Amino acid sequence: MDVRKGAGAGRPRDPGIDTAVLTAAGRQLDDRGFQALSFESVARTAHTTRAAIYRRWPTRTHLALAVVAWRLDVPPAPDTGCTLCDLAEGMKVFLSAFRTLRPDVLNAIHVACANDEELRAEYRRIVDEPPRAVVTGLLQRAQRRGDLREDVDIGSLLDILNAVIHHRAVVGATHLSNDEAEALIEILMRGAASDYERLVAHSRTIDIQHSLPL
Amino acid sequence: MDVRKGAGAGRPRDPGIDTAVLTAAGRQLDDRGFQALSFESVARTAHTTRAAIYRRWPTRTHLALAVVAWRLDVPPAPDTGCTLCDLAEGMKVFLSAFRTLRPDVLNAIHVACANDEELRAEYRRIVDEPPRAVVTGLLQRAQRRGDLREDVDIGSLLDILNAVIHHRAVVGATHLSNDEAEALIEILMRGAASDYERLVAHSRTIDIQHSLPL
Amino acid sequence: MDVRKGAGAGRPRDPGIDTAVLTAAGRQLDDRGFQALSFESVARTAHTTRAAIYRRWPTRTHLALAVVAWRLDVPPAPDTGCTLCDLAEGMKVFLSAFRTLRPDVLNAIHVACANDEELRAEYRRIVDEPPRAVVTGLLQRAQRRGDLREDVDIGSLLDILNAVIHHRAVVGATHLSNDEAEALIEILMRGAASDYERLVAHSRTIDIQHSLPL
Amino acid sequence: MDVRKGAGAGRPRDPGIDTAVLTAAGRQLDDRGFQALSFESVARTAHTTRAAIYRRWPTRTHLALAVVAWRLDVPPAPDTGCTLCDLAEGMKVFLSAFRTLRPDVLNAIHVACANDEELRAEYRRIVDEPPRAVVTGLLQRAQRRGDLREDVDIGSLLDILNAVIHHRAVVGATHLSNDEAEALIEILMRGAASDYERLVAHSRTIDIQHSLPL
DNA sequence: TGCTAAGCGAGACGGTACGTCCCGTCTTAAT
DNA sequence: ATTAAGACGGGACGTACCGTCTCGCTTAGCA
Repeated sequence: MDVRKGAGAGRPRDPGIDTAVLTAAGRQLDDRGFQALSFESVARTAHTTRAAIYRRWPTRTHLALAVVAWRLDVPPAPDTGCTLCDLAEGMKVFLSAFRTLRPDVLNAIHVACANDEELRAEYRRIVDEPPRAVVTGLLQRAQRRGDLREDVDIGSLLDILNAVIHHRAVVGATHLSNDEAEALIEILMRGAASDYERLVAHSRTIDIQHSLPL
Repeated sequence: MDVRKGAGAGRPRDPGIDTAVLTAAGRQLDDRGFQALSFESVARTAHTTRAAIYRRWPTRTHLALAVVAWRLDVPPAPDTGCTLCDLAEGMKVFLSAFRTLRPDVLNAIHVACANDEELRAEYRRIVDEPPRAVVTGLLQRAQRRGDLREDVDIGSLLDILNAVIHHRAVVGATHLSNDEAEALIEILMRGAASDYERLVAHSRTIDIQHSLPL
Repeated sequence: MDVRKGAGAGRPRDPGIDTAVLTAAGRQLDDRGFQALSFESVARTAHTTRAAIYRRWPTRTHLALAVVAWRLDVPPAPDTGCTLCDLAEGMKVFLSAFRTLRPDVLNAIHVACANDEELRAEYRRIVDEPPRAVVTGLLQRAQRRGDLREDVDIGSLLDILNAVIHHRAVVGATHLSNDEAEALIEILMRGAASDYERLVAHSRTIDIQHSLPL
Repeated sequence: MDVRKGAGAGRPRDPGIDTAVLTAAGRQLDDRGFQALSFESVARTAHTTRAAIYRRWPTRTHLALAVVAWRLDVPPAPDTGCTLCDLAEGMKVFLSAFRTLRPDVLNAIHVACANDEELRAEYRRIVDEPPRAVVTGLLQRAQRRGDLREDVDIGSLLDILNAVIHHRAVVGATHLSNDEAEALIEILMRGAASDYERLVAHSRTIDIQHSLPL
């Protein structure tokens, strides 16, 4: 994102400006959304100048993505030995990652990426991939354990999970609640599990021991 | 959308302006997306003035929604007697409705509705509800026929369908293909059908007779 | 001013509108000056429509002049037998006429008349002539009495009086005070009287009897 | 007028814009008067933008005053040794200064200053003071020479001169002619000179030598 | 130590669009 | 024919940002 060339000669960039700008931009995204994010006002509240920001990020979309990248921090995949529990826990990864940002902001950034393939890839790398990777590993493990049918396409399942979370956030203007996440998992697992009832039973025993709240 | 008060008195609005503006705005949405939609340029290309547009739609979001409402035309629900075929056909309703618009445009409009409850409701009324109503009827019929399990929550199923279509359009920058739609239906029906295999078998016999292409 | 054609046929004009408009326009001239006088706001505060005003006065300059004509009411010339007293009293005619209006308003109206000979004549007829006529008679009488030199051009004197009043009002943003008016009369009469000292002496005797406050 | 703050930092203003704008504004004042002076059209004909003009002059009144200041150039006071000749020559200063501008424009500017004390002071500084200073010196010299009576208030005389010039320009929609100026001087000097006839006689001898045309 | 290349703040530049206000004209239905 | 109501095309307002530029000053690393 940060467009730094052959550093070495010349005065080095003031790193304080980087953080000041990202902080100010983040605040502004939180307060008034992406459409209200302007170089002008960010420069003003970060006590710097537009030029200093342009030197680092060429468009406000790049800047906003930098803010997202700066904030998101996806924890590693859980492994409780219980497929349903793992899934529920994995969903938390998605949800908590998204909950650090206003739902509409992510969406707006994405829209802004619409006409720039490179930017869209950046978005996927930063926003989509990390939580997806976590759940992918989790489902593959489940399939190896025999909890998922052999012919289930994990990619499709992930698409659905991802989609529902995004859509709910955006259309409902609120993130998916834990109950809704559970309902979603049930629907999908009924179709994808080799023996759904067994999974539920197993999940109960684990629940008692670990009491994993979604 | 169109903010008409105590009609009757005063010079009536020129309906030619309505269509000229909607046409121009539509063109601009198609060509350069929502973010490039400006009252200024719409007025210019529709050969009218900003004021005449403001009189009808107070913000460009309202205008864009009016364009969407003007374009979308959802056909009635099919009833072939075959649940899978009906579903596939119903998906077409969703898909064709969305395919008349750039995927990112819908999303951008939605983002713009984020901070306005009334506008968001309008969006739902125009964009979400019509195709949703079609598929709702369709799934209820299937449930009455005994093709869907009694305990399946139709609302949840619809949420998923809706979400996947929207998300794919937006994140993938492309609308859901027919194959993907079929894969999605399979996953969901495996979990929701009382006897999925029977549905598939029945679908085959119908397919031969009616050759319903998705 | 009022542009009434061949009245007789059709619905008659509502005279209430005339007064309502003149009142509203007058208020607006008093409060915010000529430049802020708009058909729009006058129509609004007079609870009528622009068209009804246009029917009566074609431009806001005509309207403003109508307000002035409606207000100004010049009293007849005094005749005390004392030239200086008469003059002082005559000045009151000028001053009181102007004091019913904001100084800048008259000036602004005049500017607005600059490019319209007919309108300028109207202005002269309404604003300049009445007080001028009063003082003209007064000076002619003085000249007949032998108080003014035979070779004094009364027109020039009037020009000067008129000018000083106008200019002071406009440049000083305040109307001429009575003391200043007296000083002005002194300067002019010193040059124009056949025997200034005698006039002053005469004025003193009259003053005692009539105590004419300026 | 020109609102330049802590000069030194930042990109310096393009002085070409200053002159282009003043030229364009001057042209517009000459052609269509003050009321037709708009930032929009000035920007257009000066091939620049409204913002660049706003940066220099906050209102069109300031702009118009800047045009006046840019144009007026008052020559120093004459000293011929003949009071009447000096006065006549001094009047030329007033007159030529005002003749570079449409009479109604000055007036309109003044009206626009009506509600702004600071602006009105600016107007006085630019328009009134310079010629006034010239004639003040001239009359003081005459008084020292004994040509003017000791008890004559020079300020009052100046007020009158100033007023008549302004008023005639504005009300008559034309500047004072030379003959009228002479008549005015005569009236005032008759009242103010210690010996008017002597001044006239002296003036004749000078006239022959220098032939000062008014 | 002094050169040079960049960073930096300040702020002007030509632009585009905003949302508002008023203009003077018109169309309609009601009086 | 006038009225209230209100739409019409048009023009200008003053503001906000855009992305670029020109300055003079600061801050390094390299010679």
